[in-house]
Amino acid sequence: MMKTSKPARRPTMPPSKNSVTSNDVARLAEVSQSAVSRTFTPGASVSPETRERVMEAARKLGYRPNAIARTLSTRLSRMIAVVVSDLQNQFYPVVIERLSKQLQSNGYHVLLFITDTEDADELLVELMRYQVDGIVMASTQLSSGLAQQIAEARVPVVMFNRVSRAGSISTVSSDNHGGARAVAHYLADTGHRRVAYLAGAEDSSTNSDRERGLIDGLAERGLRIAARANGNYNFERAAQATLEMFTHGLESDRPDALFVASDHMAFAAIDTLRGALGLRVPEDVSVVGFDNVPQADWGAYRLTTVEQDVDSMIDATVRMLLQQLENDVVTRDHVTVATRLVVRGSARLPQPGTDGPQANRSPTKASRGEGAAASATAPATGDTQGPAPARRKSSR
Amino acid sequence: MMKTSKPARRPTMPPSKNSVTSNDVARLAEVSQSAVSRTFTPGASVSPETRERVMEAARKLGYRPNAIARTLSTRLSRMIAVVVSDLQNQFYPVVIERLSKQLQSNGYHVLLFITDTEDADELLVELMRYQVDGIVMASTQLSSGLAQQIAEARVPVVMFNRVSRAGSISTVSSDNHGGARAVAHYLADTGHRRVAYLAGAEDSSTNSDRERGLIDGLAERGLRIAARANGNYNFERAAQATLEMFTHGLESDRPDALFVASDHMAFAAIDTLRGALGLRVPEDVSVVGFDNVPQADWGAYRLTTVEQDVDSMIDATVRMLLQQLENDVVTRDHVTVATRLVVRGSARLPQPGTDGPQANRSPTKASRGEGAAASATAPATGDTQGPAPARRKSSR
DNA sequence: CTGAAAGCGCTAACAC
DNA sequence: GTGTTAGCGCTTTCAG
Repeated sequence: MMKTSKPARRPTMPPSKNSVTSNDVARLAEVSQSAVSRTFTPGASVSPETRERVMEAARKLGYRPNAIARTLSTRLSRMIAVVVSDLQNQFYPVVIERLSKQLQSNGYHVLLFITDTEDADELLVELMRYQVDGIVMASTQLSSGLAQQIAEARVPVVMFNRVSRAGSISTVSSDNHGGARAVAHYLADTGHRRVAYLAGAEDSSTNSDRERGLIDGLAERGLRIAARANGNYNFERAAQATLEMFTHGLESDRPDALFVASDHMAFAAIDTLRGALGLRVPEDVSVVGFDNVPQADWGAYRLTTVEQDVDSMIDATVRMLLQQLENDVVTRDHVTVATRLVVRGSARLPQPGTDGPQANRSPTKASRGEGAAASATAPATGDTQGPAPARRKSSR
Repeated sequence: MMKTSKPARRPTMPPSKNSVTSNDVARLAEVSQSAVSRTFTPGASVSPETRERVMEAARKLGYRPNAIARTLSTRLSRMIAVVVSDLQNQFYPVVIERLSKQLQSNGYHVLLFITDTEDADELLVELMRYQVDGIVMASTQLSSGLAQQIAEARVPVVMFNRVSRAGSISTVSSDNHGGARAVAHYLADTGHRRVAYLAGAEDSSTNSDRERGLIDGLAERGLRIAARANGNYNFERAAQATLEMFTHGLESDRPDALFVASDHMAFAAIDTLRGALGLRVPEDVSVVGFDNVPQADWGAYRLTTVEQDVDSMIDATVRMLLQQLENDVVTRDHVTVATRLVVRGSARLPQPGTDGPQANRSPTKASRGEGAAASATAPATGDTQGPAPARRKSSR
């Protein structure tokens, strides 16, 4: 393997990547460089003739404005940094896909950063060097120090799917507490008495809100969590944790329901329950997830889960970002998107005649599409959110 | 030092995002701007003292070199464009994750483009404006016209997981033909006689190579494809196609095996087979996929499939890119990565005593990780690839 | 090894 | 409307 060792830069400029410049166009069109700039600037005032000449010259030369140069002079890159960590969890690819498309259709570009570890700070600093116009954090928390730095740099940031402890940054998240609470009610109302919880990363706001929601919801039915283990939002760990949670102890103590902090972990839990533990789902134990990723609808799992309304979340995110960008201000808003319980087959269904939430029963129905997708909503469980799809709480 | 007598910044410049410039640092350190530039340029020659003073001044001011300005003057952005289309298919999130990390650790940044439709051309042009140093296409084909344009702009491109018709662009792909051929052999050797094929997008090289491989492999066993349908690499379409393929016709004509062009479609096929059609997998019909995405190992599917060696593919991709970037040349290489058959439970296993390929049977084994991953390779099926993990065929 | 000066390609006042 | 003229922040000759 050889290394680059020579700063061999000739007087001759290296054959430039995009050699044709606005200057070239200006000369061909016999106008000033400004005229060229203006015809390529949406709001500018150019006479139709000038524009025409410029366009033609540009076409002839195959001219494309250099976005980097423009960035240098306008300080606007039209690039948004998107930071994510866990693409294994299907929730995030879906998010990235929609977010990118939305941003693209608004004329922005996505600079993607994947980060496992907590080196997010270093990464963000690196990222700031690219003059991104905004940042969407869908991974880690920002250290408050860095959040500060970024705020000073006046770069809009929105935390996606986590609420910042500091509270000084805009956030978009689901009603995690309400969703989990609805699960608690649903499980209690369908006759479950020993509800276990398989937690996500302990330091994440999503996990603590979901756990809190479960606890509160159960309490409202006179119950409490029967068992708890941590799967750290990780597939293997979730499988392991499930195994441990269900092996020790008497059979009579065995949880009759398991609420899992993410679908991704729920699949691992179900596999373990059915495979290593030889239990039936939902006959022996009901499983409920969170997210409603595409796989939740797969025939072999038919996972009852809490849907995060990705579209609304993305819309809110983009809206918040654009609003800040357009007005050149940094605001701190918090949007909470309503969730809904999607009832499929992985949790025991309400008994006919019971006073539980109504649900269209589709036990093993394998047809997909509308039929299966039209799962029951559970608004009756007393969630706190109003009828509006998204609730906005602006501060400042 | 006082400020120089420059006509101090004109009217209201918007409060800059990263106000501290190399000039500020230079003044504080009482050196020239060049000195600052040099201390932040890896190969440059600066005396230790100068460097030290600069570093300290930089630290004091919180200086971070502006990557955009640097790009403008060096014409090197250290950004790589990555173009993908289908994040639903788990294969791509995995690719993106590894690719991004690799690129990041080599000091590059990823500009991500998601594109459904065939507007790839327009997109690419747009993308070129950002002066990306290279492009990884993991979605559509490039129109030959555009490929030409890009080549002229001297931007290295590598097509990931597709071979370009034009042949004028570097490509990295799996041995799709060999993998599919191995499947044909495996199915024939485990007693299947009516093998159906569920195709991916008709215009994709992956699909045609896989189909060809299946046909060739079956022919070598005196068989031919018994039925064929198109799922277009799409989940719903695959479910639909499976339904159609298995409903009409006599039961005796029903395929006893289904080779699916991607795991993603295979899950849909299995769901349909089991659900709507009430068939057992693999007792009534064996299913084999392609890709070996994480979900293939899930307990409810245990999909026998052809593994694409993502790591090797990514390594090759990054290597090809870097090599071109470092030497400032555009080459046209083709790397083909070997595949292997991963035997799980979705296809009937070889009968003990049969002369088929050996396979460690792990029918319902729920433990994951090494145990399950150490599935059987099928080198005995006469694949064309050598023992090396990746085969390189350089042209030009 | 160091500094001065001239750009990289584009935009943004400021006259005209 | 249009051209002129300064830069945006950094790198890179070219002298010293």
